[in-house]
Amino acid sequence: MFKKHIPQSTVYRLSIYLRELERLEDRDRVYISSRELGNRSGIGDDQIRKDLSYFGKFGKSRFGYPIKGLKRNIRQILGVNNKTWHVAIIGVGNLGTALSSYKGFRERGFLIKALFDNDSKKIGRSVKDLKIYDVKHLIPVCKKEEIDIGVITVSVYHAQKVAELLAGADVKAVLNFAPTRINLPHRIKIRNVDLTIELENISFYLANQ
Amino acid sequence: MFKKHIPQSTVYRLSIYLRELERLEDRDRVYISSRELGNRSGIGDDQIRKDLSYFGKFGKSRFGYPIKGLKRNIRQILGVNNKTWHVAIIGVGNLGTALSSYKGFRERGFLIKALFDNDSKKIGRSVKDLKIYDVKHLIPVCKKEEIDIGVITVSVYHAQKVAELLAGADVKAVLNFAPTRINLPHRIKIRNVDLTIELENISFYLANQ
DNA sequence: GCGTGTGAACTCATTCACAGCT
DNA sequence: AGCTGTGAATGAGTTCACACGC
Repeated sequence: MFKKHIPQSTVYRLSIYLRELERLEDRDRVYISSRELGNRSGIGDDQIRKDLSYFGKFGKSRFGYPIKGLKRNIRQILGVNNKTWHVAIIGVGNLGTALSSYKGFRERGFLIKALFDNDSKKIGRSVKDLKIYDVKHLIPVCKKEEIDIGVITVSVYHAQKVAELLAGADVKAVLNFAPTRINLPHRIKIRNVDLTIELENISFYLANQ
Repeated sequence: MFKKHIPQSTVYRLSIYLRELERLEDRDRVYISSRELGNRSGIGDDQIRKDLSYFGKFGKSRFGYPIKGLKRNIRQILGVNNKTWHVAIIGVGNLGTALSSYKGFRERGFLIKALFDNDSKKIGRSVKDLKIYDVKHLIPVCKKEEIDIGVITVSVYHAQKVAELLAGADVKAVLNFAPTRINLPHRIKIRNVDLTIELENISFYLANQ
């Protein structure tokens, strides 16, 4: 899509820049320099300019970046501008329930359209106005709701099966919280959030400092 | 601590290797080759050998790595072998509650010793046998319980304040789930888990594929 | 012969340094 | 003069390729 390859970490930092821009208090300010944005976000000014330069020339010599324009541009790049993405959460345990009511989803245009579980005690109940479906019906329900992203919050033992169901329902991306690697066709984007690994990273640091 | 600098991503992958080793079914197998471990974990065999070589020579020509020994070695490196770490969770909302009952903590030797909140409706109640303390008493309670790691699951607006309290209680590391950068003395290790950014990364991919 | 361990080559990302614009 | 945008230099991390040990 873009001319050059974009480093993963650049995309990650774009989110940080956007977050800081949205947090700026002074509504009348027009420009912000890479230096100031850097101080606020804890990233070097040259790194910021380099990151932004992958996508275009948004700044103005002597002034900096126009705040409104830059916000719009970053939202555009990240794809959180106009489009809304449809999300399904599979596994309504502690974590799945927490995510169901996570405000950040909606704020960024991610609409949770369906919840699934395999526990008959949960199926049919509702969380935040959303009915919990039987995971058996995942494919038709996801197709009907045009789900783009599946969030996996089931146990390790069910994660791969659920992932395959999601693939069968033509989702485009999967956010996996189960501490296991899932295998899917290459067209489906997978991101893993693994608390076990986060903990072990901290532990490594504490044990070896 | 170690001779060379260890890449962050190497530490991350060590966790993956350990996970796969623990998942091996055949209890009588003695050796595993980097090739097979690679296939199971989705990482190249040369990468695995390189990662392990930072820490020592664990393998045996012609055979591969002794499974038991390698598990023990990786646990040792990651610091999840004998030591237990004391954890406090600050913010008993949806996410904090979910984490309080996350089994992965205990399995890896992370013991949750205290919960904190600032909501008088929650203070004094219990989650999983753990009383919820008033965040006002964070410093003395954390000192008494010898907390090593603080887990921040409060809102963006309170995250920095809570982080500073934790610093005052001499925690060694912080796992931050609030979507904001927190500033702390350099001696304290900070890891951020930011769902907003995960979502935006996915969105970038979907919008630009 | 087979699989580890590791320098060397390479690729990817960050930092530097400065030309160019206003 | 002040700040962006960007090649060039550096640094970090991965992949290659092969010597060595069993």
